Amino acid sequence: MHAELSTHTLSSVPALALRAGRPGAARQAGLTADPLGVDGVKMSYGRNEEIFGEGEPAVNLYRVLKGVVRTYRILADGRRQIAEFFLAGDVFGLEAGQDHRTSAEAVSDCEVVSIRRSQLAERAMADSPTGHKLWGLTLHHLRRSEEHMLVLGRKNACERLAWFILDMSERIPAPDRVDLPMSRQDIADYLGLTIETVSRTMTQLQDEAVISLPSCRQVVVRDRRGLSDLAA
Amino acid sequence: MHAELSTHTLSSVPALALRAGRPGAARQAGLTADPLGVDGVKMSYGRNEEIFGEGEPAVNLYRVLKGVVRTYRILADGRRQIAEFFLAGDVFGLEAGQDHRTSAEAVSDCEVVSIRRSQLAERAMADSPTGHKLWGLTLHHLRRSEEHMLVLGRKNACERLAWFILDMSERIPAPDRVDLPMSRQDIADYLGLTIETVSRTMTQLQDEAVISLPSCRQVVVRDRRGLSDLAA
DNA sequence: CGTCTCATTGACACCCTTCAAACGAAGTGG
DNA sequence: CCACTTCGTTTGAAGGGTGTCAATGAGACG
Repeated sequence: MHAELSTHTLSSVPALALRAGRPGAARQAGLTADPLGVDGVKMSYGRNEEIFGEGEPAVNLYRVLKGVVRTYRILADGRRQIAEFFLAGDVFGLEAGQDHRTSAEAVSDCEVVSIRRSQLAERAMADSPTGHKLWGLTLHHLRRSEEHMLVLGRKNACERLAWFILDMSERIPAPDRVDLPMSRQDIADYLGLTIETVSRTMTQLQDEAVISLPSCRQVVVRDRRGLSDLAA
Repeated sequence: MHAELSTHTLSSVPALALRAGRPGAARQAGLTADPLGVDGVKMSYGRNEEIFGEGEPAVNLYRVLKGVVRTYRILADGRRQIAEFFLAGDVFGLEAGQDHRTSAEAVSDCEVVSIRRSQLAERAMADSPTGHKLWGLTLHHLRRSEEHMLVLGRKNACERLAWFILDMSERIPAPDRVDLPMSRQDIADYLGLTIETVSRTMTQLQDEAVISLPSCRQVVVRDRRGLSDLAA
C-alpha cells in the first residue's frame, strides 16, 4: 500500500537520491479518504522538495499527513517571506484564482494527500452559488493578506509606500490621480511604519519625481514604471 | 493615542454630527439587493465611527457602498495594525468563528449594506457540506494570516519569537516540549527577521528562563505565562 | 485672525541588519 | 576510531534604517 521508502533512506543511496530531491520526483503511494469527503492521492516529499511553485496552475489542494510544509513568496533579490507552516492535518494550497500565488515546500520529509480541485469544485460550487461567492470572497481576502504579509515582513519603508500607492491607484476609477481617503496615521498603521516615516518617504518619492503631491491627500502617479520598480 | 472618535466633527457640525459621529448612531436607510443574492440593510457611518469591535459577536457581513472602511487590531499598549482598507464594492466582516477578531471603523463618512450572517449561512452551508468545510478552512487561514500581519507589522523580535514558540506549542500534542521541525532560516523568514536575530533572541529567552534549549531544534517552555507576557 | 488638527521636518537613539568569525553536530572517508 | 568536510547555529562588532521626541508648517473652521 504505502511505499516504505522515506526520502531520507533514499538519500543514503546515491543512485536514487537524485530523483528524490528533485521537484516532481515525489512518489504516489496510494489512495486516502479525506475529511473533505473526497478521495485523494497520497504523496511523499523529501526535505526541501517543492510541492508546487508560484505561478503554476493550482490543480490540487493538499492535506498534510506527516511532516511539515511551508508556503512562501520570494522577491526578485531573494528576500523570502514564509506565509505559513502547515502541520499534520492542515490543508494548504487554497487559491482564489487559477494559479498558485505562493510556493510550497516540504520542511521535513513528509506525506501529503493531494485532492483534485475540480473534484471539490464540482461538489462545492454547483449546488450553492451563494456559498461559492462567499468562498471566493474569502479566498480573495486571503490572497491580499498574504501579499500584505510579504510587504510587512520583508519590504523597507520606500518599497512599502510605493506598493501602497500602486495598490490604491489600481483600486479606484482614475488610476493616475489617487485621492487618499485615509490619514497618514492610517497609512502608517497599515504599512507597519510610523507617521513620520510615511511622511518622509512621501516627500522622498516626490523628490525622485515618481509621484507628486498637490495636497497631502492627493497623490499623482507621474512614473508608474518607476514606482513599480521601487515597490520591488 | 490614535485618532479619537469624531468629537472634532461633533463640535463643528453639531446638528448632523450628533447622529453621524457617535458609535451606535448609524442610521438605517433602506433595503438593497446584494450581489450575494441576499437583501441587506443600508447603514450610514460617520468618520471614525465604529462598525463592529473586536470580540463582538459576528452577526453581520458588510458591503461598502460609499466611502472607505478599515479593519484593525490593537495591542495592549496601543500599537495598531490595520489589516485592510475596504473601498466601494468590497465585502468585509468575514469571520471563521462566532466573534469578530478585528475591529472595523469608517475611515470617511460611508454607507454600507449589512447582511445577516444567518441568512447567508442558511443558503451557503445547508446544501453543500463540502463547500462549507472549504469555506471554513479558508476563513481559518485568513484569521491566522491577520494575526501574522499584526506580528509582522507591530511586534519586535522578542515578541515575535515568543508568539511563535507559543503558537507552535499549541499546535502539537505535547505543548511544553516543542520539537521545531524548521531551521532558524525558516523561522527568520516566517517572522520577518534575520537568522542572527532569531538566534540571539532564542538565547535571550533562555537567559530570561522562560524557555530552555536542550538542542537548537528543541524548545522547552519553562514559563508559559512569562512567555505569553513577552508575546505582548 | 486664532485655534485645532494633521502633516512635515529635524536631531538623535536604538533595534535590527550586515559582515565576519567561531562553534557544534552530522556525515564521509581513510 | 578519528580527521576532515559541510552545513547550520551562535556570537561579536559595526553600521544603517526606522522610531522617538520635539518643533514648525499648513489647512479647516469658527
